[in-house]
Amino acid sequence: MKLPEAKQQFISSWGAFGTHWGINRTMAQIHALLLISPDPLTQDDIMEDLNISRGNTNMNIRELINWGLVERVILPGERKEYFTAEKDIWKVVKQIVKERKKRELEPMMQLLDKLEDVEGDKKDKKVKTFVDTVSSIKRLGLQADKTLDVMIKAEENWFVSNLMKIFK
Amino acid sequence: MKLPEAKQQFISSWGAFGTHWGINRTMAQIHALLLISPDPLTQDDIMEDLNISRGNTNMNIRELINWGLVERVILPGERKEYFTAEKDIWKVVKQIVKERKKRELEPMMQLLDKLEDVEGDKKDKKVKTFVDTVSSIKRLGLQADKTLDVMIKAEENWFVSNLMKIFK
DNA sequence: ATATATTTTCAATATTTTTTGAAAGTTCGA
DNA sequence: TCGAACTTTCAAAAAATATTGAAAATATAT
Repeated sequence: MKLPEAKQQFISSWGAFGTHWGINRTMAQIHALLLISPDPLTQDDIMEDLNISRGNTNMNIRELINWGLVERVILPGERKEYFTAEKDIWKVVKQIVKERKKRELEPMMQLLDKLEDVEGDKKDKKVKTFVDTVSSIKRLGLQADKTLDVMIKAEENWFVSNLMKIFK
Repeated sequence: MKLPEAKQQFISSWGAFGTHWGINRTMAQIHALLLISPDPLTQDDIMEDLNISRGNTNMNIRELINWGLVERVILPGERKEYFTAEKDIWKVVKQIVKERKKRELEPMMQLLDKLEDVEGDKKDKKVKTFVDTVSSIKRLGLQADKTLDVMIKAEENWFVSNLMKIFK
């Protein structure tokens, strides 16, 4: 397989992959394109390469910047803005985990805290099942939260080699 | 907070949560409802409780069954089918991990294998960046694959206590 | 200060995804 | 074998989400 076709496939399946994770297709495709681009690209480069409109490109680049996955780069003597993606995949994964933890896990935990205190007779089967379910989700969520915190701070080598000790 | 309100909130935010994970709102809501129901429910119970149509209920229950999260139950002497969800959250998590690994991680790995073999001069910066990116995603993916396999087989206690050893 | 290049916004449009509900299909007891 | 109870299917409608493109805003060189 030649580079242009491989590139095409990579971008397209990274896009499809993203949609399974609540990330929109275009955002994931732009990310993919930047991941495999040795040099920073402009909005126009991206628009042209992916065949998408200026507005769409702009919005999704900004969203990637919010997620901490893409950076603006100013090249000296150039008028246009350039964009580049973090290439260290371990850092990318940690950044995504960090953001999703903040955006999804933490609010869910707060809700579960409230729901665990539901009023009512614990002898009532419905109340009991509700509280038991909520509590056990919370317990696992707390464990996940702690584990992810360690992961976010870890170096890849440290993390992987420690996992290996347990899981070899 | 009283049970009906708590139940409402749990179902609705479990639904919203699901949409961030590529699961549709209704499917997640049905799952939530079954998680907190002490006894199995019929399609009609679910339709009525969540205010959704028969077809929608049916399709999403079947999808939950495909995912291995919900089971059909036949109560002796009853004509209708009943449905129940696995209540052990650790098992639920393992089941979801197992399915997503099969549906998403494994196909992605196969693709990366092919893409890594791209033809072309490794001195070419574009080829090099492409191959490096693909290889490093593959490397991390393989590690994730192995780790998830261990997790899928593990008992919760074993898994958590081993994590604690590393992450205390 | 002005003209020009570039970025951002957002209402309108297009696309994708989800939901509905009625019809077709199936199961099962009598 | 029939008919009522129940389940499944799927085309059409609705809802949600993503995309466009032109106008407005902003930045920069001269």
